Amino acid sequence: MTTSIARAPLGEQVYLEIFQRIQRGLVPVGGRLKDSALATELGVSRTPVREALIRLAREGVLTATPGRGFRLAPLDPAELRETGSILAALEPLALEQSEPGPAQQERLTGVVRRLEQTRGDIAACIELDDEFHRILLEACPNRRLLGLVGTLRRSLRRYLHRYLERGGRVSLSTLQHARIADALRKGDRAAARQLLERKWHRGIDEIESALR
Amino acid sequence: MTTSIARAPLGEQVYLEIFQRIQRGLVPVGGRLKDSALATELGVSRTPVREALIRLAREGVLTATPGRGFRLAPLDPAELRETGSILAALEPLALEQSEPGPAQQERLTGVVRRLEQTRGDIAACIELDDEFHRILLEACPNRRLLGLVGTLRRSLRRYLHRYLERGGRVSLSTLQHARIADALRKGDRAAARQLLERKWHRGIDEIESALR
DNA sequence: AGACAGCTTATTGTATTCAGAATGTCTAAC
DNA sequence: GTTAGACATTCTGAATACAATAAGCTGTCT
Repeated sequence: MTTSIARAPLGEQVYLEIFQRIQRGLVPVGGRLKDSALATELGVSRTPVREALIRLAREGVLTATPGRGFRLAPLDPAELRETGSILAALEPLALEQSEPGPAQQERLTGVVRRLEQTRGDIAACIELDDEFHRILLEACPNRRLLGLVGTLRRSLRRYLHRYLERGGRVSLSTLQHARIADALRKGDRAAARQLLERKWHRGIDEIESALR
Repeated sequence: MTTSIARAPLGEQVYLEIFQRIQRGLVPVGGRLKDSALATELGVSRTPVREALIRLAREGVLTATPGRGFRLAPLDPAELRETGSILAALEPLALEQSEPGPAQQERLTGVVRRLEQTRGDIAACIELDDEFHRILLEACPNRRLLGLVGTLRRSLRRYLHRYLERGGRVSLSTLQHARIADALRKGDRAAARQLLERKWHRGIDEIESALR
């Protein structure tokens, strides 16, 4: 079935749909994703499903073993560490290349305020964290860097999800967000940069230890 | 290493083949890549060709406009700058995370020596430069970082190619390689790191100015 | 003569089909 | 009771077929 305005390539839509399902925990860790099943379930053919799965595999969310199909990659502390250390370098880089606008600072503090009010709502928390970083970096003219950061962040999202499920300390994260916003408001981009990097390293340590 | 049982996914082979063709300049800039033509030419069906083209498009080598197929993205100074600045951050990061082995230093100097002997052989020069970086970073345990660096390097290779075609100064590059190898031999990884970063920034500036 | 409209062709995007391979089961033998 | 082997089912990977859409061309009208 095609929606009235179905101008997006099918593979893209399927990609988003499958990704959301994974993020919502609808796919058991290590569970196989059979393209034929997904195809009938989504009402499309196997071809676009296959495209989406291949893309997800290339992004590291799925593991693709030839002949044995795709399965949801288990949460791997190594992935968290490795991808995290990349992001710990790239997000500060993006911030460095950005011109900090005053309108963004406004919105950032708004997001921080809303973050403080999320009481255990995991989905909202993740969404707000994402929005914070999006606003923080949106002024960066390096589009490729932004895209890369986006994919890397997505691949770590389920770790964050798991962390929060297990009673992760949202408040700590909130505090660090506030500090970064503060530094930016004072025009101290170098400080913001350092805080952002530290936030990553701390966050990774914390999430990793919580995964055990 | 390819598994003993030679079962390489067809899409992968096609990807490599098409990529090589692009790199060798066999595809005119802005030229369309028709999957059907490529399929018959390579003796495979359109499906794996399509996979390869989609992947190349995602990596930025091709532009994919819905309904109009794929075409070779023009050399864009912005891409050089953007991707280059990412690599200028990530390669030093990878070096930082590496344990420098003595065997590697040996091979590095070997590559430098061979680099000095390439007299205008562009392909060999690129290949050696690639090998230098591969050896330099191979001890890095962060596999994801290495993969990412590899992809980004590939997407810049045709810029390097163009640069060398237009009489780019290979020697300068060689000197910087030698310096990095030297620093490593002395065990000064911090210096090597800095040299590597500087090499990137210089290289990008140089290539960019030569593109005009 | 130039421009626009309609048709033709070619190419893309998606679906379906085909072949080979892997997994799981059933049976039989130890 | 356990294990090895063969068979059947299912799934993946690739090829082919089909539908929709954009480009190209020709003819006519202004």
